[in-house]
Amino acid sequence: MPARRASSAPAAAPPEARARARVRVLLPLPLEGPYDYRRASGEALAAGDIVLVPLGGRELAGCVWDEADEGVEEVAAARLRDVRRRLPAPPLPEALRRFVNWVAGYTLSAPGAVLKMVLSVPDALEAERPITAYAAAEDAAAKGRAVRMTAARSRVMAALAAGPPRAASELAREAGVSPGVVAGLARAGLLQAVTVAPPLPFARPDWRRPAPRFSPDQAAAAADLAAKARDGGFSVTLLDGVTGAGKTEVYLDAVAAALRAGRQVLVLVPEIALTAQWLGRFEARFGAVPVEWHSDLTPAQRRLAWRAVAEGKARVVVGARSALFLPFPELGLVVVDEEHDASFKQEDGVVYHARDMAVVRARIEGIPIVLVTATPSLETVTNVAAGRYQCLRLPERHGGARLPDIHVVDMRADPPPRQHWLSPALRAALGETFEAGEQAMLFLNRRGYAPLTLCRRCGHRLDCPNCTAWLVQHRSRGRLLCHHCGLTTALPEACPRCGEADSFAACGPGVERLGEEVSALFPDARYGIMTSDTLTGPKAAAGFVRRVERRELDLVIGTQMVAKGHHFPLLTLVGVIDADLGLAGGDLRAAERTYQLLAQVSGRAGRAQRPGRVFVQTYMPEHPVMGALVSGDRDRFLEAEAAARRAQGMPPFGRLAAVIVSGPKEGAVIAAARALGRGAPRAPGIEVLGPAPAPLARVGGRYRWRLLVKARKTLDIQTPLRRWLGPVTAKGGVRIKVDIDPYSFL
DNA sequence: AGCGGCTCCCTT
DNA sequence: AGGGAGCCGCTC
Repeated sequence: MPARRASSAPAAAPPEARARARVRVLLPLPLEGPYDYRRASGEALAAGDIVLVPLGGRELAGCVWDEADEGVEEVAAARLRDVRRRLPAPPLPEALRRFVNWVAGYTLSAPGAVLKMVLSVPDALEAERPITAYAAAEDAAAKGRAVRMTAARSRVMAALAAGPPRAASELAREAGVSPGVVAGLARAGLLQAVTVAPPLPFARPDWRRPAPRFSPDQAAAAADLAAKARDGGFSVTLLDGVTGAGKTEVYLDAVAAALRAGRQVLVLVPEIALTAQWLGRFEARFGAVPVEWHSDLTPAQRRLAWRAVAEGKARVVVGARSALFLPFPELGLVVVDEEHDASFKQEDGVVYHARDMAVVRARIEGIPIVLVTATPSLETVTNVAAGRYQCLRLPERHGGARLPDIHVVDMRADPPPRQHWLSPALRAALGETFEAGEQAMLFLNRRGYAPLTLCRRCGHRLDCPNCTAWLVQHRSRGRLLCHHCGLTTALPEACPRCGEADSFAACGPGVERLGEEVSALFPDARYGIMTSDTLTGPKAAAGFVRRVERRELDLVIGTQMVAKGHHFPLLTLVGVIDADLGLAGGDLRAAERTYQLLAQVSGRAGRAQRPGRVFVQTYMPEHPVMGALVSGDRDRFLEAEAAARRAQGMPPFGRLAAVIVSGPKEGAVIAAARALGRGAPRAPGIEVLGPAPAPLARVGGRYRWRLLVKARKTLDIQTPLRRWLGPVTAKGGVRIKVDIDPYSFL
């Protein structure tokens, strides 16, 4: 961090007077720390209070922060400005303030940047605007005789007589009249405007409702988790159950116990796993839906949800990673579903891993947390082995369903024809499945039609002008897309290099092209494509899932979107088109992630009565990932992974931090990266690799270089990083980003 | 994050 | 000299 500016001489007032007049306010900005303000006379302010303060020429909301430790220099009293007023929002609890400080310290970000994630809905900090509702005027009966009472007007008055005051629009809807009728009645004096608090649209989940019938394993796990939720206190428990074991129902029992104890509950899920199916299961258990928190909320929904959490009216929140920063006053349980999922890692802004930070929040709050998955991360498995986390196992599928049979298809021995991607074995299996009236799923982690387009004449590859990446053909949109910067262009008429017209060849398959191949082979099969391109938002995804459930589709073709959480009873065949896709590139977690993804996709097959089959197409059938999939021996695979990582001192047996230098001018980026390299910490147990150009050497017009810091597990990596990077001021548009515990190495 | 002040470079 | 567009640094 840059050295603190020397401040002027300490104020002459006695310390206790100063302490009373001065409040520290953390602002939702990437500043070094809280700013000091003068407390308006007469206003009592306590840590956690949300206040409106002036900053430069504007006003913004911040949070009264806790007193600093001794020895922090204070800004001169003469420079202080007055707190404008306390905002009518519940104060941020102490545990949340400590959490903000902790996350900032761990991720090397400014505390204000973390606070910004907490105060993500500035609108919610002001008092709720009361809404105007209408009641019947006291003298309505008398006035009614003086005006013309039409049938429509009578219906409105009748509707009003039957209930409390309501908003004009609601009243009109109920009475089946146009809003103009209500307005007319108000003008005529038959209605009386009253202001009421807007109704809260969140019902309370009812924990008294009975739990479903559990298998003995489920019952034991549910009892253990429920006891933890009831008794409180910090604990971390891995709920490790095979796909289809009924893990959700088990942890919902812990949710019930927390609700019964009068506490709030947070369930974190990967963004794309927040499905209508999950909400349906929750509603079936508790008779009400939980409060949702994700990127798709409207500003009004967001405001309502934030406020309901802060006031303790939202009892259960299910949300994506950013829900971790909601201001629960009575949090009693955290669940992280699909804990292994890489999408819990936030990559821009404050870089954090929501699963890890959720454990930290639980520790600070002193409450239990449950990590749920069929394919635990090596980090979590290692914590279980070390006794830091407890573990509950559900080794069998629920309701007598069997795990699917997994066949590895050696693509060297049994290849498809040129320009085709379905092996004869998988083709045959698809035919049998359709014949039997069952459903199938093909998994290919590639959006679009073809990942590469090249000129047949000169070999020129169409690439992104802003990024080190090929442009991907999307035929559904008739465009070329860059998956890194979002650029879209039309396919050019002629090759930009040699000028040859119509010379482009699509290389390799994407999900769209796979659909084309299936159509040619099985013209009667009805298929749908499930990717982030085709299903924008939860509503579209829910509609698609419903079509599968209603047997309007025989085949689902999709990217990793299909891997998560869906339960399709008639789905009996899963085909993995290119199992090797994620293994290239030498990423630290390539094998682990590929195993998790393939095991999850495989888990979609045969979840009900009919047994499932999985065909995994690979050019590396001898790879340990394929071996583990076929044998089902996940734990041996993880042990081998652990041994390799331990030998290299890699996570979770060592610490990593990535430093990414980027900017629009290549020379400035290289110079900055080299300067960082020269100043890199040199100490026992710590090693700095690089600088080197990033594998994705340019994104969105910015050049990128990387350094990687590797430290012993026992070492605090933040302190040397702060000492190293703190004094560095990048200029010329160069930015330096620190990524603690990196998951992406691009 | 937003805002003002600064430089730089193009215009006249 | 005048003046607009990007860049830097400050805000208690």
